[in-house]
Amino acid sequence: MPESGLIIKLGDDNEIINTKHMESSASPKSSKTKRTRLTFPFGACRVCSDSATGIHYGIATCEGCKGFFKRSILRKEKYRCYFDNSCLINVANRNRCKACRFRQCIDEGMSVDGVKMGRIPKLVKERALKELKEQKLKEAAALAKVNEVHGRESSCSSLSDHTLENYDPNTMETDSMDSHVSSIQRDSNLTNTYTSDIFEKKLTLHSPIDDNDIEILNEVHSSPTMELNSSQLQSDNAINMTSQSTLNNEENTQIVYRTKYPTFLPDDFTVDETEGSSKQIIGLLSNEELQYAHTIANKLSANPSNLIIELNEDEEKFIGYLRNTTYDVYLRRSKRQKQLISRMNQMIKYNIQEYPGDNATLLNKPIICLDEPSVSSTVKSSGKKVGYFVRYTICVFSSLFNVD
Amino acid sequence: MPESGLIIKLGDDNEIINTKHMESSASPKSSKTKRTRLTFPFGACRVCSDSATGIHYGIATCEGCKGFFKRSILRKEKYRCYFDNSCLINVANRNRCKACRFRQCIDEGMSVDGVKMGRIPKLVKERALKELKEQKLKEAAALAKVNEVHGRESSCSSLSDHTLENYDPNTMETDSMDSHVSSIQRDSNLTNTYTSDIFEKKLTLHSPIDDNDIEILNEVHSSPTMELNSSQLQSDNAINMTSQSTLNNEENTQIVYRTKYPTFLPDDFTVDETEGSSKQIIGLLSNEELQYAHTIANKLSANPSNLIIELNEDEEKFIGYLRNTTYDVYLRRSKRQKQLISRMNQMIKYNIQEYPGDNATLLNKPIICLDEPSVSSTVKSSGKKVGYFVRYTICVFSSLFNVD
DNA sequence: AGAGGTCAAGGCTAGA
DNA sequence: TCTAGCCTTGACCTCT
Repeated sequence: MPESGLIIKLGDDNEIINTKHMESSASPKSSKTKRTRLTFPFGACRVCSDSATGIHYGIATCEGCKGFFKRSILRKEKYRCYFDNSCLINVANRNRCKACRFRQCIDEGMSVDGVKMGRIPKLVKERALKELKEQKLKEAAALAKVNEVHGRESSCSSLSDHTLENYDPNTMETDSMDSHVSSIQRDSNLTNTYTSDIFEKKLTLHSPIDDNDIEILNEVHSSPTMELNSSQLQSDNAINMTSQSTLNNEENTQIVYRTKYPTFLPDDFTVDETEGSSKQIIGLLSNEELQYAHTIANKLSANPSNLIIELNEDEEKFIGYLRNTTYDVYLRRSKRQKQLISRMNQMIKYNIQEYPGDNATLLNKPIICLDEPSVSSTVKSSGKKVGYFVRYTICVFSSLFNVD
Repeated sequence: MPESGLIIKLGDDNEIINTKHMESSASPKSSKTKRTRLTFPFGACRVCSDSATGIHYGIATCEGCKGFFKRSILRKEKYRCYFDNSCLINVANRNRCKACRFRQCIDEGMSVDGVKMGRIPKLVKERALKELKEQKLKEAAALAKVNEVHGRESSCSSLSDHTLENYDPNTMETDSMDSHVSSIQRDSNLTNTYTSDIFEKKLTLHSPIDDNDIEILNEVHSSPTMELNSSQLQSDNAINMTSQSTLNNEENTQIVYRTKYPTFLPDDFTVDETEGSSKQIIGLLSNEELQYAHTIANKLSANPSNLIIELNEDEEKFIGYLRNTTYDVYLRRSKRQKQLISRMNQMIKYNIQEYPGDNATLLNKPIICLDEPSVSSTVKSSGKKVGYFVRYTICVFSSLFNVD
């Protein structure tokens, strides 16, 4: 709480320096120095006598009263004074009685309709500034001598703040979105940051896959503890699960795939369909498929700057298979992305920041995938569409790395 | 603006419809009677479609966009789009995405050259500019020798620009990546640091620019099938492409560049750093480079299910080059994606669907790119992290298809 | 006429 | 929650 006594003096640059009287030095948090705007010296707030920062809603007020008035108007607040409607309003106690503060605002002539009172002509302003400066200097000097500062200690009996406030329940809660938002505003970037070592490994090695990795892969892949996301398991319809009967056996790669790959996820489902590019994932690979994946991946990583890769027939087949099975996933992803982007825009619009899913980690599997060519954007020339870009995304491989 | 209660309701498509209280519904924004200057009817603001008040920085804009542009330049603002760099900018939402608003400013041709740099007399200014230009050329030449493989130094001391400006930015480049990626294109929604130095360096030294390019540059929309944009000229860093052939016509290109791309944009200036996958774009390819791209693309598309592609040495080099220059872009994209995903989740959570940018079309350029391996997600087992997925994205090619 | 400047209104967000 | 300090916007202003 800022103490009432204020000495305003002008600095070199016509800068207004706001010096608090030492009385309040006791408070440790005085670090927060209220900085008076270095603009035109508007003098004291007509409402609370704090230093005014400008003409607000018609009169010179401080930021606090400006904000208070705005909020009051916006929310159509109705305050009630618990005394006799004559509380003194000053810097120190202005928050004790909203009713009187607001009344003071009105009394002093604050008005939302008040529009701007126009500008202060520069000349006038400069002259005023000059005069003011001199005057302030004098005053300051005088004050310094007297060294007497009184901050109109209010008689507004000291009471605990909140109990006194009038709360008008019929306002507010009109906007569910807003309430949501407010409940949310908090740290949103707790997402796992990638550890540098991973990056390093990746960088230095181009992630060649070694035995360790394979082991990890296999473990995750076949380990019973390996959990599938429940969402993954839930297929919402049982489309052609003809091979369901054979599901018990892990041998059948097709089945494994199907199990993991809910071709059946609803189109608009999602918790984690949102893992950006991981949307490309087409499913867990069987051991055999994994072998192909590894082989190809090794070939790729052996000489990353080289696209020439020799694949045998099986491998080619494998790629083809991936290509096919990926297609619908890809399509869904495209569609999904658009939806997500739409949502993002809304979120931005309403300033929703929290990301509930940040803490939720997905269970991804090592995969390889191929995307079909896709139209990525429209091309314009002189404002007219002239074409589309079609993009081919060729190949993606994911391998698993241990966490320290 | 929303002074009255905001009502959000869901439409058919779960679309959020923002309805203002009925009183104001009739007049979209009539509440504040903005007085259009009663001078020449300038029509609509080229940026936001508000009513223009004059020609500002080269084009007809409203006061808001004029001010916004000025502030952006003066403060060397870095903006980031939280969507896909294609936000529609209009009176109502122009403050929603600064990145896109600024991009729009640039796209429409607002020029920083028009921004007065403080109160430097014109003559002095011009002289300074000239000197600066020469100095940069020298520096660039010097750097070119030093920088064989990576021009990853952020140093690009862009001195000059700053000296001309009123206040000195102690900013400099704290982030080498940013400066490095300096590339470009606003049109392709790449992120971009508009670094004149880097740009020029690249332009004069590394980018194989031939007569064709210049022609295209001069007439931005000359080619129906593929249009180049001056912005695309910016490329990342030096790489020895075979035709490092000197540009005797460098004067020309620079002038072209200057016209389109205000030299005085601060070094670390960013229009937007976003755009999911298009961040993969690494810049406009020269004709020669484009040739490589085409060749490779053709090979790829000839038999999409086949990874075997024969590349000659140059093409391999080309791929390597892309790989290098893409890496930092990739990194940034990753980060960005994360943010976007966060937002997506929020939007999903609140079932927010609307996507303001849906109608916006992007202008992408033909590109090829390679991603470094990246950590794509965390893998958990029984609730504990057990590893990360590392993904290799091998190749992407965008080709341009005519519309109808 | 257009550049730059001014500053009230409103927004954002720590702190209390 | 609410407060209030600080920032951004843009209509208006002054200057060249």
